[in-house]
Amino acid sequence: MPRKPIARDAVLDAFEALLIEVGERAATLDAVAKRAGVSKGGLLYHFPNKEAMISSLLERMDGLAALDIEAMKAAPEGAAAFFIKSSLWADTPLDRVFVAATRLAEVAHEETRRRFAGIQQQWLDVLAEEVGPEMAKAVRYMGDGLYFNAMLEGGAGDTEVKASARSADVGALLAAVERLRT
Amino acid sequence: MPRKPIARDAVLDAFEALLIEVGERAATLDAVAKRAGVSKGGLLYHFPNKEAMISSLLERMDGLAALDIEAMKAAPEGAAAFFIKSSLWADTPLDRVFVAATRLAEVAHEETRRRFAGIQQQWLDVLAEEVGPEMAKAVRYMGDGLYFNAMLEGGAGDTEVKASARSADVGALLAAVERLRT
DNA sequence: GTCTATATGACGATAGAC
DNA sequence: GTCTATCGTCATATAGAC
Repeated sequence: MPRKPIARDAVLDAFEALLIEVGERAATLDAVAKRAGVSKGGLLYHFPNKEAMISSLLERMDGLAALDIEAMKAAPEGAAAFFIKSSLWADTPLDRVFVAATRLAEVAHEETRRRFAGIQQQWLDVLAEEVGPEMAKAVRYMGDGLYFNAMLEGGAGDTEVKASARSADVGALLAAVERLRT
Repeated sequence: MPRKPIARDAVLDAFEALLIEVGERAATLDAVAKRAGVSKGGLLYHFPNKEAMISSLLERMDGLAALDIEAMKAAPEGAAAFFIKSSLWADTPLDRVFVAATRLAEVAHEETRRRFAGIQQQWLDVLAEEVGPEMAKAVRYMGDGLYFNAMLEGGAGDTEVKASARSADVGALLAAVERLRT
C-alpha cells in the first residue's frame, strides 16, 4: 500500500502558494521548482507539463469542495449561515485552492471555469433547500462578493488589515441573511 | 482645439477587448496592435511601453466610474436598486473597462487594485446614505458577487445563456434589497 | 528520481527607414 | 506618425547524465 508521493504534493503546494501570492504570470515552472526545493527537471518528472500541474490542482479543488458541501449540509447553524462564514478568507486548504484556481480562470482557462460552475451549482442547490430558490440567490451572491474581494487582494500589501475589515462585514451579512430567511 | 487622437483610442479599445475576451496573458503588444490595425511599432509610438497603456486604461476607468457614481446618487429608484441593476453585465463602456481592469488586478497589479478599492469605497458611501452602513455592506457584496460571476465568464463559450440567467437573478436580488431596506 | 544542460519559441522594447 | 527589422530576456519543454 504505497503512500502518496511527498515531492509531488510539495510541488503542488508551491504552485498554489505562488498563484495566490504573486499571480498566474509569475507562477512559472522555475519559480515553482525553486519554492518546492527541486530543480525544474525534477518538477517535470512529476508533471510532464504545466497543464498536468493545473489538472492536479483542479482535482485537489474538487475533492476539498466535495467535503465542504457535505459540511454545509450538516451544519447546525444552517447552510446559509455556514456558507457566508466560509466565504470569508480563512487560509484553509479549500480557501487556498479556490483563490489559486481563480487566478487561472482569470487567464481564460476554460477547464477551470467549468469546475467553478459545477461547484457553485452544488452550493446553490443546498442553499435553495434551506431558504428557497429566490433567497438562495441573494445569499449566494453575497458569498461570491465576499470571496471576490478576498481574491482581488491576494498577496497585496496590508492584507491583514483588509481581511479583518471583511471579517467585521460578515456580521452585517449574517444579519441580512436572518432578515431574508423569514 | 485639437480633437483627441483616434488611433490611440482604437489601441486602447483593442487592449480592453483582448483583456476581456482572452485574458491578460494573451493581451500581448502583438495581439493588441494586430486587433487595432496598426503595427507594433505604431502602437509603441502612442504608448512608450505597456505600463503606459495600462495607465491610460485606468484613467478611462476612473472617468467612467465618476460618471456612474453621479448617476447612482441621482437615480430615482434609489441608489441600492441602481447599484444592483448596474452590477449586471450590460456591455456598457464602464462594464468593459471594469472587467478588463480586473484581469490586470488578478495578475497582482498593485496600482489597479488601488483604483478598485477607491471606487468601491465611493459606492459604499452612497449606499450607506440610503440604507445605513450595515445593509449597505450586504448590498455591496451582492453587487460584487454579481459582477464577479460576469467577470469569471469573460469571453467563455455560451456567454449569452449565462448572462441571461444572471439577468433573471437580478429580480431575486432586488426583492432581497427591498426586504433589507425596511 | 533528480539533476544539468540546451533547444525553441514568445514577449517587450529599441533603432532607424520612410 | 507609422512602418520593418532586430535584440535581449525569459518561459516551456526536451535530452540525456547520474
